[in-house]
Amino acid sequence: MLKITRKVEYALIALSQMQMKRHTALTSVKEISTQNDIPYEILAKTMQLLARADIVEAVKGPRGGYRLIIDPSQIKMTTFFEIIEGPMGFMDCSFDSDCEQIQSCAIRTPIQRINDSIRDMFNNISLQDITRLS
Amino acid sequence: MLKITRKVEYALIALSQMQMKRHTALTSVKEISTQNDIPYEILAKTMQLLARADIVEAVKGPRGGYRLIIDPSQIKMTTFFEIIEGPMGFMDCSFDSDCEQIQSCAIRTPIQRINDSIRDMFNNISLQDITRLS
DNA sequence: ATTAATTAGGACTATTTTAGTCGGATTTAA
DNA sequence: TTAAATCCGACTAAAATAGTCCTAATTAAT
Repeated sequence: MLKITRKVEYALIALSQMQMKRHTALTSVKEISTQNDIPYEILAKTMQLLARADIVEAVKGPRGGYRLIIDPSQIKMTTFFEIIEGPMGFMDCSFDSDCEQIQSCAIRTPIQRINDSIRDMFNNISLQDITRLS
Repeated sequence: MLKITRKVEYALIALSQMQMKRHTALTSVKEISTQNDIPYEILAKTMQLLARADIVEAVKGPRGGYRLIIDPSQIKMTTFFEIIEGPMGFMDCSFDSDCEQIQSCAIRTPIQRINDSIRDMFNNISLQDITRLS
């Protein structure tokens, strides 16, 4: 529980690495995957998610790759997680939405408190806070 | 990702419910499981974990059950999670401990930052904060 | 034009984690 | 003695995550 996934890890590796370059420079999936020993296909798909979300820009063809096109300080970690993992699991109610016991359910508020705590925290942490060098 | 597990949920349901009673009163697994439609066996095991950790006290035999024996404001949520889930997954490094790339690993610090953020937060939230009524 | 390097993306399998079940043992109030 | 409760290990099922495979589209370099 409360564990970040590999896809998030891989994305953070990639972005950290891209942040170290000139912001116009391109970084290919191959480059990142070999240097960090990350499965090429998974990283490729993860980068595609970031491209669709306009976090990075893709340049196709030989010598192509990705470059950052946003300021990482402007992206909240909640947003980042959602780009990679889809709608945040921790905000879902664990019971089905047609749950019959909504009245007597003793857990709803406690779970909401936990979820709210996590979400509030990551709403106040930017991608920059996580990937910056120092 | 970042989702709390059923076992944690069930434990919170149980504890919330116990907190509503006189603190000497006993609550059985059957009572909690039927009232909240929780699988009996799973809840039973979860309560056993809480008993081993001296969060609750078990009274065996007919009319037995569990009662809270600690002040929920004295238990940090990190501790609570560890009682139920074992050592916190989010503090583990995702790479094997014999990872050869520890020098070049670009992600170690970012992951630590996320883990530290989560841990710090839950070190500062008590069980009472989560299960209290108001 | 052709080739090779790159991104794009769907379908699939494997692995790990989580959830749940089963069978029995121990304790103890009635 | 019985029945209701906790205790506990071994097992199965389901879901989530991780990883693989294959093919298409784009484009710089030759």
